[in-house]
Amino acid sequence: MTVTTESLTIAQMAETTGLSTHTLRYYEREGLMFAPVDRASSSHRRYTEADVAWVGFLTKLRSTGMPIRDVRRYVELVRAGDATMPERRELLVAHRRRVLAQLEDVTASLAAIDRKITLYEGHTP
Amino acid sequence: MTVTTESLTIAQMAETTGLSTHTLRYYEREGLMFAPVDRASSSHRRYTEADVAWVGFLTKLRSTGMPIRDVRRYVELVRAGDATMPERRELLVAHRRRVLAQLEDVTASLAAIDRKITLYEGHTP
DNA sequence: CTAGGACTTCGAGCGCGCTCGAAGTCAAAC
DNA sequence: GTTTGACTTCGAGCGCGCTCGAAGTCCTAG
Repeated sequence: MTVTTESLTIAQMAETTGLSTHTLRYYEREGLMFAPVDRASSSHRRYTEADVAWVGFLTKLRSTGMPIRDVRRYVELVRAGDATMPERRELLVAHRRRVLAQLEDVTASLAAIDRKITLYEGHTP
Repeated sequence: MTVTTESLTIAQMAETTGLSTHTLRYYEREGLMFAPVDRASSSHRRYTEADVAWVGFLTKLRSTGMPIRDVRRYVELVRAGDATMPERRELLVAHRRRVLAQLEDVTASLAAIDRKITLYEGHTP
C-alpha cells in the first residue's frame, strides 16, 4: 500500500486520529464533518490534512464530554460562515463553563476518595 | 407527614441524596447498598443516617465515573470485612489514577478549545 | 367506611455513542 | 480471468445507567 501525502484512506485516517473506521463513518453520517469527504475510485473516502485537523478538534470537543448533538450544532455554525463566530464563541464558552464545573466536582469527589484511601493506610498485606 | 430523625422514607432519602427514588431502588437492586435497607409497615423502605453516608460515598464514586460494576465490586469487598482493606485501597488507588489521567486529558482538550475561543475574540456582535 | 396518596415489585423502554455484520463493489496482484 | 481484500451502505444490536409505568398494597385523614 503506497501512502501518498495527498490524502488518506479511511484506514489510515483511523490510524491517524485514533478513531475506528466505524466511528469515522458514523461522525460523517451524523453531520460532524465540515464538508463532504472526498471520494476516490468513485466511492472510497479520501481524507485531506484539513480533515485530519478537523477531526482532531471534534475529538477534543468529544473528549471534554460535549454531546454529539452540540458538536453538530457547532459544526453547522462553522459552515454558516464568519457571521456565526460570536455564537460559536458563546457555545464554546458555555461548554467550557460546564466542563470546569464538572472538573471541580470530580476533584472534590476525588478528595473524598483520597481520604478513604488514607483510612486504608497501614493495611497493606 | 412527620419527619422522624430516626429514619427516612425513600422520598426523603431522594431529597437528601439528590438521587431519584427510581435510582435509589435501582442501586439497591444492583447490590450497591452495604446492607439490606430497613423496612417499615412490612414493606416501605426506611433509610438510616448510615445509609445516607453510604449513598453519599457511592455518589462520589459514581461522579468520578466509576462504573456500577466496579462500585459493586468495592461494596462486596467492604461487606467481606477488614481483611479486604488492602484490596479496597488498591481498587480506589487504581481508580484515582484513571481519573487523574482523564482530568489531564480533559484539561488539555479544554486548552485547545480555549485557543479556539481566543480566535473568536473581537468578533462579539 | 372510604378515598387518597405514598409506597411496593417487576419488567420494559430509552437516550447515548458507538459497534457490528451482511451483502455488495471495485482495483490490483497473480 | 480469478482471487484477494479494502472499501462501500444500511440497518440492527449493544452496553450503560438510568427511567418509566402498570398493577397492587397499605396507612392515614376525613
